[in-house]
Amino acid sequence: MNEKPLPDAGLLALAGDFREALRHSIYLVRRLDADGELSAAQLSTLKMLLDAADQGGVRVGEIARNLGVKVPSATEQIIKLERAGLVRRDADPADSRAVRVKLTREGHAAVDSANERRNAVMAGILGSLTAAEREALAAAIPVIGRINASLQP
Amino acid sequence: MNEKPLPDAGLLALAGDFREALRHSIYLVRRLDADGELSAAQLSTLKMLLDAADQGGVRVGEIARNLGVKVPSATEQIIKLERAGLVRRDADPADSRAVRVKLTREGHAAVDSANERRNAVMAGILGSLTAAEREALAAAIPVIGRINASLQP
DNA sequence: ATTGACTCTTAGGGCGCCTAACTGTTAGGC
DNA sequence: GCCTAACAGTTAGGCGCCCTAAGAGTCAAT
Repeated sequence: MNEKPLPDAGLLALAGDFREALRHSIYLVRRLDADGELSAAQLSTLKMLLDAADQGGVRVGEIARNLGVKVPSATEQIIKLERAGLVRRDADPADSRAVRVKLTREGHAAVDSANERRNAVMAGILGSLTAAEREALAAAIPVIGRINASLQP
Repeated sequence: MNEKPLPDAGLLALAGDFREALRHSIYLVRRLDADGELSAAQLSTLKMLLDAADQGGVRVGEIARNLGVKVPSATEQIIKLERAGLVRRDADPADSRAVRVKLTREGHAAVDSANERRNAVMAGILGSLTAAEREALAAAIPVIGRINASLQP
């Protein structure tokens, strides 16, 4: 009759429910990304660069780690974004192996507008929730954030 | 000073936070799917068939609608699963255009074991949450479910 | 019997991810 | 001052999942 050594039944059930919710959320995310403006991967990359915009550029390895992908995948996205004029790649003055990736003015504008549009769509969907439901969702978001943050390695 | 006509600032902020949480959750899902046993798409398909297991097979169009993909994409997954011996495709006795897809015994076992394994991993992650956090998460899951259900069209 | 709607499959293409192999740079040991 | 190991990023090749367009076969209503 132990309750801690193994994940107990309640925790497993919660895990299953949460997985199921995430699984279905894929379709929601796909719908949001279907506006054609920018792919999900590209928007994620730009968003990451925006968050680090005051640091004189982000290195490719850093971007990859942050996005949870391997370095070649990050390179691929960055090259596409560069061709689209949304980011710039500069040599790192202190280490010529490294590359510093920055948003261009156009990239900045693109991520802002894409985010606004997607947020508006999402807000429309959330608008049909009751106040109590919105509160429950708001309360859970930081928890999901903690879960996500806990598996950075 | 209106509060309802347009999505108000709070709703937009919630939308942005929720989108951000979902965006990061992609990496979590990827981690869970990295056990190599079954891809996310295949497990989703099997899970859907499991949920409808007592209905004498599910039609391809139904599967596609349920998974939020187009019919040819569903066909592709089903063919792969059939080759792996996890599902069977039978002609529909009432309509020879249609196909009835069913889990095989092996498919049933595969979805069970894949789900158990992923749930255990997820439970391990959730185990580091406090009781209050788990409650907040549990309270939000049905809300997320409602959101997902609301865009079935 | 024909036509139009339907169910599914085939064909072909795009995107994002991966591993392996390569180029170039840095830094440590001697 | 070299040489080597470690490192940063790119290139090459391949895979999985998705899409649209076009085809084959079937059903149903005229």
